[in-house]
Amino acid sequence: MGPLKKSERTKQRILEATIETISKHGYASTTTKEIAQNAGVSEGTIFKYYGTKSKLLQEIVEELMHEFHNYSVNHAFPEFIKQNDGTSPRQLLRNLLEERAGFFRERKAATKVILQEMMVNDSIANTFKEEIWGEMEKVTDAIFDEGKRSGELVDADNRILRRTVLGTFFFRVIFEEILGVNRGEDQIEETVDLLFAGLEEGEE
Amino acid sequence: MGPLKKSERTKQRILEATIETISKHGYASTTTKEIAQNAGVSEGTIFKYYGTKSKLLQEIVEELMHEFHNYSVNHAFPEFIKQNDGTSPRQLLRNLLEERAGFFRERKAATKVILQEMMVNDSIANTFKEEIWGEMEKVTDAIFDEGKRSGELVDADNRILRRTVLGTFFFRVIFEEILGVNRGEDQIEETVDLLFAGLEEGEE
Amino acid sequence: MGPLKKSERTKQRILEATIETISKHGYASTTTKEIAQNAGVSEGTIFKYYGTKSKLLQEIVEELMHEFHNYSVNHAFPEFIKQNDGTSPRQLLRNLLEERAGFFRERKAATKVILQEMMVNDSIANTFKEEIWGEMEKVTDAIFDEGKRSGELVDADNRILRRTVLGTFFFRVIFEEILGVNRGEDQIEETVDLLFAGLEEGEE
Amino acid sequence: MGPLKKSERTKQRILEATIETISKHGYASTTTKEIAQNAGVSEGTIFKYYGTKSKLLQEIVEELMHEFHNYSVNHAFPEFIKQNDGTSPRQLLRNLLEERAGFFRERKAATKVILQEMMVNDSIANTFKEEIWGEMEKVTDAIFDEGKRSGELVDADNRILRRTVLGTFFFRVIFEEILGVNRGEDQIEETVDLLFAGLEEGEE
DNA sequence: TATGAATGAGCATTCATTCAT
DNA sequence: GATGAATGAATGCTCATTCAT
Repeated sequence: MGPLKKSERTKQRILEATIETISKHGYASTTTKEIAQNAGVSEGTIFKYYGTKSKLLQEIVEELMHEFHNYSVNHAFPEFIKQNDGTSPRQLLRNLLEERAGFFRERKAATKVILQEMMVNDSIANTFKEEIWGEMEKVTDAIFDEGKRSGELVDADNRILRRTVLGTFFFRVIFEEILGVNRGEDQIEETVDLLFAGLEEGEE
Repeated sequence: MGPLKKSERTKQRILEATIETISKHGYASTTTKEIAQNAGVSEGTIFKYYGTKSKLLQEIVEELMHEFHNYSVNHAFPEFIKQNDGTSPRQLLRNLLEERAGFFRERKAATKVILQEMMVNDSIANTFKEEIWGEMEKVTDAIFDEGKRSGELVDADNRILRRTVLGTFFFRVIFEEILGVNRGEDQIEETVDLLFAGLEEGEE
Repeated sequence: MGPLKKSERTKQRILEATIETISKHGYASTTTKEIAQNAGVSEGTIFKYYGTKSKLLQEIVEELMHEFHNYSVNHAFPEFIKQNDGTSPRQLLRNLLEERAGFFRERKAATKVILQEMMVNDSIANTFKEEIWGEMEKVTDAIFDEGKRSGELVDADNRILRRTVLGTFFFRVIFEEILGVNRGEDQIEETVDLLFAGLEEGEE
Repeated sequence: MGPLKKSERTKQRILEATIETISKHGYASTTTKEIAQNAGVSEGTIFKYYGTKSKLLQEIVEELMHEFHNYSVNHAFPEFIKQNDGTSPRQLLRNLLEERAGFFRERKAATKVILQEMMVNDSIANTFKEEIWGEMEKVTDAIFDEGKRSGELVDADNRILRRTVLGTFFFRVIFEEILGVNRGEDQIEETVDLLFAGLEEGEE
C-alpha cells in the first residue's frame, strides 16, 4: 500500500486527537473545538469528515472492535488451535491473557474511552458485550471445556471459572493500567499460576 | 428520631433523583432540568440547596464515602477482629467480600456514578483510591499477612493475592451487577472457595 | 410623637439597608437577598412591606424629595426672605450653598442612589429635574434677578450664572464628596468668594 | 488603508451597539440578547469576540481612555506648549475646555456609560481618576501656576481654582449635555469669561 | 480541500416574587 | 408579623453545527 492521501492523513489525525482528548475528560465533556485544536485543524474540517460529534465516537468504537476482531481471527484463534494438541489449559490461558493484555495496553486511550462510554451508552455497552465479551466467552469456554474433559481443570461452572480468570484479567487491565491502583511490575503469568494453584497452602 | 423536616426531605429527594439520573447518562450529560423533573422540584430549588451542579456530584461521592467508612469501622473491622482468633483466611475473605458486595449492591446507582466519574475526574479517582481502595488494601493485608504467618496461605506477594481476590470481587460488582455480563445467580462464596482451591485439579 | 411601632421600625431598617446597599453597587446589581441580609430580616418581609423591588427605589427617591421639599419650604426660603432686606447676593449664595451642601452631605448614600439611577431611569431623572433642579432654579433666579436689579451682580444670562454657581456646587457635592476627586478640607465659602471676585487678578 | 475585514466590522458593530444600549439602561440592566439584537448579530457572536459581558464594558472604557490619551498627547498638549509664549490663561482655558467639551460631545454615549459605571464600579472609578482627572489636573496646574507666576491670575489654591473651572466644565458636559438640565445654545467661551471676570459687578 | 465566521438551541445559574405556616 | 421554602422566567454563556468563500 502506498502512502496515505493527504485527506486520509487529516482524518487519521482527527481520530487520534479525539481518542486522546476524550480519554482524558470523557465524551460529553470534550468539545469539538478542543479536538480541533489538538488535531491542528479547524472545527469545520472535523464536520466535513465525520458529520457529527457522535460519529467520531462511533468511529473509535468501530475501529477498536475491528482491530480486536482481526486480532482474534488472525492471531489468537490460530494460535490456540495450533497449540490445541498438548498445551495445558494453564499455558493456554497464560498466552491468551498475556496477548490480550498487550492488545489493550497498546490501545490504552481507546480502551479507556470505551470503558467510560460503556457505562452511559447502551449501544456501546452492547457492542462491548457482543464483540469483546462474547469473543472472550467463546475462547474461554473452549479452553475450560477441553480442560475439564481432559481432567486437568476442576469441574466448576464455566461462569465461575470465567469470573475468576477474566475478573483478574480485567482488574489488571482496567484498575492497574488505567486507574493506577495496586500498581506493580510483574507479568500476568504469575497471577495465572497462582489462580491455578490456589491461594491455600496445600498440605502434604 | 422524629420525621425529617420538609426541607430535609426535599434535599434528600433531590439527591436521590441525582444519583438515579446521573447513573443512567453520566454526570456531564445529565441536565439540572432533568434532575429537577425527576425529583419533582423546580430547578431553583436544586440550586438553593446545592449551589452548583458539581456540588451535587461531590455530595454523592462524599455520602458514599462516609457510609463506606462507617460501614468499615462499625461493621467490617469489629467483625474481623472478633473472628481473628481461629477463623480461617478463607472464611474471613468470604465474609468480607460477601458483606461488601452487599454494600455496593444496595447502592448500585451511586456506585455506578463513582465508577463513571472516576475515569474522568481526578479528584474522584483520588478519593476512591484513598478511601475505598486504601481501606480494602489495609484489611486484605491484615488477612493475608496473618494467613501467611499461620501457614494457611501460599507465600505470594500481597499485590498478586489482592489482584486475584479483589479482581474477582470487583468484576462481580462492576461487570456482573452493573454491566450485566456473565450474569448468574450464585453467591460469591463458591468463587472464594474456587480461588482458594485453585483452578487446577489436584492429583491424588 | 411616641416611639415607632415595631413594624415601622422594621420598615425603616429595610429602607436604610436598601439605601446603603444600592448606593454601593447600584439598583440593578443589588439583590433583595442582599438587602434582607443587611437589614436583618427575611426576604419575605421586604415584599410584605414594599411589594416589589422597584417600589423600594421609588420610596428612596420620594423620601429624599419630600425632605428636600420640607427643607426648602421650612428652611431655605424663609431664611432667604428674612434676609432679603439688605444681605448681598454673595452672602445669600454662600448661605444657600452651604446649607444645601449640608443637606446632601447628611444624605450621601441616598444622594448617590439618585445620581446613579437618574442616568438610567427617566422617571427619576424627571423627578430630579422638576423637584431639585426646578427648586434651585427658582431660588437662584430670585437671587440673580435681585442682584442684577440692585446693580450688585454682572448683567449676564441667568443660565450662565447658574452654570457657574451650581456647576461649582454640584462638582463639590458629587465629585468631591462622592467620588473623591480634588478632595480637600475647605468650606464652600471661599469658593463662592472666588466666583464673585473672578479668577483674574484685577489691576489697580 | 483598505476596508476593514468582515470580522473587524462585526466587532465594531457589536461595540457600537453595546455603547448605545448600555448608555440608555445601564450596564447591569442591559442584556446581551438586547445588545445582539441592536447589533444585528447572534448572541453567540458577541461571546466569540468578547468572551464575557464584562469585557465588553472594559473595552468601552479602554477605548475611550485610549482616545482621550491620544487626544491629550497629540492635540491638547502640543497646542498648549505652542501657545505658551504669550497667550493669556483665560484664552488657554477657553481653548482647552472648548476642545475637551468637543471630545466628550462626540462620544456622548460612551461618556455616559463611564459616568454611570464610575459610581458602582471601583475599577472604572479609578481609571477615571487616574487617566482623565489626573490629566486635567496636570494641564490646569500648569496653566494656573504660570498664570499666578505672571500675575495674571489671582493667588488662590489650585484646588479651588480647579473646582471653579472644571466644576463649571463638567456641569456643562454632564448635566447639560447628558441630563439636559439648564440647556441652552451658548459656547463655553462666555462662561470662561464670566469666571475670569467674576460674578460681581466691578465698581468704578 | 479547508477555513473561520456565524448561528441558535440548550445549559447552569440567579433572583424577584409567592405563599403556607 | 415574619419566615423560609419553593418557584420559574430570564440571564450569561457554551457548543455542535452550517455555510460562504
